[in-house]
Amino acid sequence: MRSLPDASVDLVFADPPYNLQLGGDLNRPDGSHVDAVTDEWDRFDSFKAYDDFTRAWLAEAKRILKPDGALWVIGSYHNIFRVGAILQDLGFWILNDVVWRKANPMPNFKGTRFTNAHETLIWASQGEKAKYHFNYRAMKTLNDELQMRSDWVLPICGGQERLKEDGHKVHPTQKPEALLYRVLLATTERGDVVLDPFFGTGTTGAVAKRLGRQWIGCEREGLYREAALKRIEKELPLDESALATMQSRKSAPKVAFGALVENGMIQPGTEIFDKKRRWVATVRADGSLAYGKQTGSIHGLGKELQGAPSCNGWTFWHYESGGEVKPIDAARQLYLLATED
Amino acid sequence: MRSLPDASVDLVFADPPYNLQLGGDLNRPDGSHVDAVTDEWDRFDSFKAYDDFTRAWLAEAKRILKPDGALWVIGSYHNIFRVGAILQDLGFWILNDVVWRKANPMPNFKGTRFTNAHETLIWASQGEKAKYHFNYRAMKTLNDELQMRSDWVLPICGGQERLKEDGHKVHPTQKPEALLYRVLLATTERGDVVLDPFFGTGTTGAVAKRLGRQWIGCEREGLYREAALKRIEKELPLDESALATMQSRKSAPKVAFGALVENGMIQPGTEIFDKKRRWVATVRADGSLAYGKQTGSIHGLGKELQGAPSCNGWTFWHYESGGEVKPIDAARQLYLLATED
DNA sequence: AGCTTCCTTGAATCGGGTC
DNA sequence: CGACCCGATTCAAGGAAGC
Repeated sequence: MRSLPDASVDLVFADPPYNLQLGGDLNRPDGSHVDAVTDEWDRFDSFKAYDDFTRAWLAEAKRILKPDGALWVIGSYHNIFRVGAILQDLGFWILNDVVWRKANPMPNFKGTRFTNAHETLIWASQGEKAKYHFNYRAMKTLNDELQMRSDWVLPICGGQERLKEDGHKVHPTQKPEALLYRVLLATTERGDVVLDPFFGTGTTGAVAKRLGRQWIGCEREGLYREAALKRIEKELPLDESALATMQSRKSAPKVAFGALVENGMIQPGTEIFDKKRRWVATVRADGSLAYGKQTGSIHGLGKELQGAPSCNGWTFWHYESGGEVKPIDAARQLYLLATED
Repeated sequence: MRSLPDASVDLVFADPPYNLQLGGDLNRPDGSHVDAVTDEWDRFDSFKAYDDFTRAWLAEAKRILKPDGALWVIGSYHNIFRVGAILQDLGFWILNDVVWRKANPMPNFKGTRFTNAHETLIWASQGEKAKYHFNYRAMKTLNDELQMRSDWVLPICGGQERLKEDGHKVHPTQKPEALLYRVLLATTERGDVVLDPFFGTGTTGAVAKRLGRQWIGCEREGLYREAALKRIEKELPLDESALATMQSRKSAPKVAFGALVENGMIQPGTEIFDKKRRWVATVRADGSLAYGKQTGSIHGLGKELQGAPSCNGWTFWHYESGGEVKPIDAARQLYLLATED
């Protein structure tokens, strides 16, 4: 970070070590062993050592950020209060704290506390009077025409998305792409420079590339760096029309199509079409659709194209998945199953 | 607080001033005025002043709490990071941070940030090795037989519950009773003493009285004190049977497996086995088990055979009764029913 | 092929009493 | 303070295996 010039970066996203301070081993009720975060990089001798470390990287972040840049940090109760207090002391101005509510957290196996089911993000500007960027419309569209709230329900990173090597996870704390997707879509513009000082396996870089943002990553561990570069190499940027986000008010769909897009079930840029393929529309990053110069929600655009008094976009639009044509409602059903509380 | 003796209180619940630092007036899009927290008690000149104030009351709380007592604090992003860091510095040990997810938050009228839809609570014990109380079973029951998570969805305080005087709310930040209900049910026992150093209009006292807990409140403002006393006066304690909660096994009387054998519920010579019948062991007259040349207690032998770090013999071993296969724990339950006072 | 069942796993500060 | 023993304790998702 020290090598970067002053005021050169639009956004810093940081996922620093949490300083977990774990004790002995932990076993599940069935006797199996829990694979804990015991890496050297998460060990600090004291709160003071952790505070010094935190103050140092936050001060650098503040120097590198443009005057209208912003900072995101993610953490758990082990570290987030210290991080939050220090960034306030350094002059950052907190805009929101955001809670990532995990759809599928690890249970508390011993029944000793509440299930630790969330992590906390802090979003802060350079100072009380500083400007910052917030794509209000894109967030509202993504959230089914309701204001995006400060609590986000997202699954943890697993399945195909989780990087593995010989069947073992490459990084113990890989973050879900959907989280970064929302952060970058909410608080950066196309072409912005995003810095991640704890790059790990490069989730920030991968999502930045996909969304047409530039990225810089700092990572000490060579293994993580290699995995990150390989991963980002494979990532394809979305094209122009998919990246255009909604600018004007549209009718309110009943279910958030945007959630499917954010979640990756429907990729931005996907072409969806009516059953007879009379119209083929492109899905955009915020869940809106584009058909030539016409744009709108899945319902609104379907209605306009048909000249009908109304349209249920969920059954009108179809997509191809595994050589099969399905209504997008099928994706919603899958999503509902996956995220039901 | 200074007048209270050392180690005299079981739980502290604190809802301190949030140090909101609101700038000018806030108006809704329709021009109406938002009734914000601008009271004198919420004004602090600097972070330092707020930190000093926080350190002072937290240190008193630590002194007054019993060694196995616990602390709850609620706050927003304006103050919670400072409070959390300071309580860690004072030696409190964070057990969970809990997110109160508001079902009906105030929208962000200007569309400049995410809707501020949650507040954060911290639950902490007296120290890393300190004991604390957690009614795991009661929480699990309350949550439909799933572990209670660290994110709680509760409506804000309104309607009949909101205290009003001449149509104006008596206190600007009255907390919902459901929140205190869950806090007290989770971390106190009947008869425990609960202290609220920022009593306000007495939500803590009202719920404590209802749940059969004793309460102490500190409140500077006479108006709030009056409203609180009047409110708590009207509150009726729940009766004995309504207060009963699901108890954990820990608090049930212990039964030795030998007692079941002695009692004749499990005959010596009975063959018991794991669910998949990989191992079949014989019950001996003293309540120990034999498997070939290996012998041991229900727990010890189960542990050895599986090569597991530990084993609950009550659920691991099964027996046949009336053509049905049951865990031996079923016999213990019968025994407990038969020997109850 | 499609459905069911089983197994694995995830940023976790994860016992208590007696000798 | 350590050793030892008793015995309490898990949810959702994904992938593999079986039917």
